[in-house]
Amino acid sequence: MKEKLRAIINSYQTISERSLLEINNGLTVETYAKGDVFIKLNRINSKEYFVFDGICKSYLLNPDGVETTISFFMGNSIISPHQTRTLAGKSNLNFKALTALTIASIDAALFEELMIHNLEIRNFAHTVLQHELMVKIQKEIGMASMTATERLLAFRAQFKSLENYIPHTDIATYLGITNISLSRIRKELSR
Amino acid sequence: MKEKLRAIINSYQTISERSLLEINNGLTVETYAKGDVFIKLNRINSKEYFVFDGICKSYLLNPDGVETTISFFMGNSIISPHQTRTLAGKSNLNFKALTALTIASIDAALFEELMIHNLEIRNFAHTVLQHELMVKIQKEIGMASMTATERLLAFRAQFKSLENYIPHTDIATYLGITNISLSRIRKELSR
DNA sequence: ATCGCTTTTTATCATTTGTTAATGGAGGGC
DNA sequence: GCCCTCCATTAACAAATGATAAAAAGCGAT
Repeated sequence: MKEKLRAIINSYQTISERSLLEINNGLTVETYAKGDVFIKLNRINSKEYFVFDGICKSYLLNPDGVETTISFFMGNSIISPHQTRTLAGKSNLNFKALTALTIASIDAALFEELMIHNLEIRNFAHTVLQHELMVKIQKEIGMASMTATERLLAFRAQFKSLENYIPHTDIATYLGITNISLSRIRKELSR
Repeated sequence: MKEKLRAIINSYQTISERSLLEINNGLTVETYAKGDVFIKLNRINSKEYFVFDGICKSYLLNPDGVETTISFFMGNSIISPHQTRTLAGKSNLNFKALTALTIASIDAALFEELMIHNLEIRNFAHTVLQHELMVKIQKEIGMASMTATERLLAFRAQFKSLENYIPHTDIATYLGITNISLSRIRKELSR
């Protein structure tokens, strides 16, 4: 488990063995089946998460009751920091496993303590946060100034083969188009 | 100045007089003219900002060289936290004054020290960060699942009369449409 | 392998949005 | 006041995307 954690953390910011252990000591492994909603809107959530294996998404229901995908999270990455997805301890997003999912969690308050007392961990957390925001801003710009086709190409560059593993409806709402439109664009690009 | 600061901070999270003073002691007032770019992409920036008066926007140039508006910041509010708009100390956004602008700044490293040693200030900063993310997520959902007309209506609800004070081109890129399309929608809504 | 369900693709038509170009209007400098 | 520039509006046409419905393909359970 420690090696898996090390690989994930180092992909954002390298930290010392001692700091790695501080985090590792607080970890609990959780597994979910495809389709499980493991963080629910407006429910208490008090954890930070590392995605060991599998794929999940964050989403909200739009006014028509359709699941609108906000982000995808792949294996070997980190789910958005607790402070960015909760308000007063309650989640402002849903998270659903799109495949069998193995994640490791750590209590968010404990993690914040580690951050306060350990500069390395604090810097790591800042890097994660900046990465999170940067990705959001890049998507924002894409949504504002790119065509649907360009957005799909950017999605493919960012998420490699994800298109082959999850429902296209999830990708379509992520790209801000209908799944019919996505199908058309896929056909056009394949010619 | 202290009263202006108090009003802004309290609109996010009330804090004690002592904490308020800790922040106030580090403040410097800056004024900019309409059109000034006061934070530049890829340039060193090491400040947190409170907007006292005026309006500004964050933006990036899209591949065609067009300014794409990311966010608007009104008087009596806070510009995105330093850690969310810089990487390795350098800004990942441009900020431009859209009207005469008066802002107060505080060194970001000093502010982080205050956060670490003062729970109230830390909580305040978390609230600001959560608010920032929530606004981004709401916009994300709007861009993915609302029509341009609905987005304009949401924009009007959020930014009241802003439409009357700044170039419509800035609003159009914010909404992800052309200014011609914005004009059409405005006409349609006014009938 | 087959059945039944879900997802994806395809087709048709309506609507929205973009592009280009021309027109109109408001404000600033002389 | 007058001109100039910038910005917003309008028009006409093209392109992209949405809505609805039907067909095809994929997938899991038995």
